[in-house]
Amino acid sequence: MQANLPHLQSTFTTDCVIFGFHEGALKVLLIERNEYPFKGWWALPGFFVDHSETIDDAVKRILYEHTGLRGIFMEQLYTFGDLKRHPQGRIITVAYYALLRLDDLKSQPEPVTDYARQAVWHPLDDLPELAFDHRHIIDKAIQKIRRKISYSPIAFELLPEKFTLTQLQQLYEAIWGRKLDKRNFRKKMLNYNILKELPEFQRGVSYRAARLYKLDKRKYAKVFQNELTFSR
Amino acid sequence: MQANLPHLQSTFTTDCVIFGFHEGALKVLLIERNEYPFKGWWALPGFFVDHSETIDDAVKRILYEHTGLRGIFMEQLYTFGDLKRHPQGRIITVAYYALLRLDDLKSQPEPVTDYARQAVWHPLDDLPELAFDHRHIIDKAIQKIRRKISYSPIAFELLPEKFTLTQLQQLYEAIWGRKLDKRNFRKKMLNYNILKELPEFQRGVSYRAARLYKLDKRKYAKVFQNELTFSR
DNA sequence: TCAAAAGTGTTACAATTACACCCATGA
DNA sequence: TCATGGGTGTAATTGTAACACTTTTGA
Repeated sequence: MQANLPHLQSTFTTDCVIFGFHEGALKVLLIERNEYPFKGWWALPGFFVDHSETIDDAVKRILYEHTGLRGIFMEQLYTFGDLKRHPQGRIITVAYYALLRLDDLKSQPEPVTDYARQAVWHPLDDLPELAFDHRHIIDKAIQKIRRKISYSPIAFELLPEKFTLTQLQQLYEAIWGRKLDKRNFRKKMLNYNILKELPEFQRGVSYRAARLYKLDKRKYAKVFQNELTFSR
Repeated sequence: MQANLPHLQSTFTTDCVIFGFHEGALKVLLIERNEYPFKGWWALPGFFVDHSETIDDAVKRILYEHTGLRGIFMEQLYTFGDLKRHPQGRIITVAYYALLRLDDLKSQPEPVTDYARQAVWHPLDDLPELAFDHRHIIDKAIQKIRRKISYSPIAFELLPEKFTLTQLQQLYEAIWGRKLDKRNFRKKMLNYNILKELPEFQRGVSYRAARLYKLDKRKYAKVFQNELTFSR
């Protein structure tokens, strides 16, 4: 079973749940492992943390290797240290989650690592069986963003710079897993005064084009301090 | 400087912010270190995590060693891995926080470890200078419970089994750092219907004795599911 | 002209805030 | 009898929830 083991540079790793949002659905970026253990299985992008880098830096590196992007929003999630989570012994993993604007990607992500055969976006509601305790990590990440989206404007990290109110609403609906009332949603969201109405509209749709908005960074900063509450 | 180093059983440790509540003020349990590095400094209780125990178990062990108690509420907080946080090289620490009923303690905690000379409760608003990045860890723990106390009934972990509404209110005030309106607080808290009014009153006070309440465990469980919101 | 989604207001109800006095107790 | 904290209600405001139709556009 265990040919070609990753050399144990350290006894802890980091794994990252990379969320994307496309066509009304939340996606997670998974890799197909090219190394034992769990060779051929789907897993979260992750790797051993080097002695000379911080955990944050390791995650940034992993994000770059899989998406080609820097400056992605990321945050630590939880540290998993069950004795049996890794077949090669007790390896602790510091899990992160990241939020990615899918439209920033020029193309399908091509991992530049040799431990991943391919990297593919999977819809959250249809995930394959995953290596290690990665399914559990993803569940924890969803819980986290479900809560966080109601008091902090992380939603905008998943949307293109210019977006419609419907896109924003669909994102909340996808994260919370239930429908919201259109009128109430718009009323409340616009009341926060953190959106800037643009003199632009959607293009290329075969129905009435929706107005585009973008985040007003100045007001956004204030809201981040005072914390906005968007629940129910 | 570095005589008598702790042997590096592993490259990661756990540290625990133990909160207590007494006479209207939040306290943190600190130890005076008896080992290098930072010998003689105040620090959070913590130690290296053994290869054969989970992180949770390590924290439980540390809690027991310092308080003599088991079954204390605890939860993972954050994992700190800065390259320079530990003078002996990059040692990652998985920080936890714990909430303790101070009245459960028979006496002053006496650490049964040899790396701590003494363990003393310090009021949160008057902490000494701390070893490592422990001040930073405590700040993060406070942020965490500030948020968490508004959607989950963790407050009761800090109070005796039977408590007065004023004690409960003072706890919220201590954690949030601001005064609350007595009538509004009581109205809201009693409306949740998670408290059981006891036919008992305070004793030994030189003013009108306040009624005692305790948590109604059955309703508590429901509230934990639906998540209560107590903000502002 | 049709299909599809955009956009828009009102009313009922619930929650939150602000606010001040009398009561019971032990010293 | 005094000092101390316990205990209580109402009104104004704000926020939330439920609900349906007209408009615009491209095909």
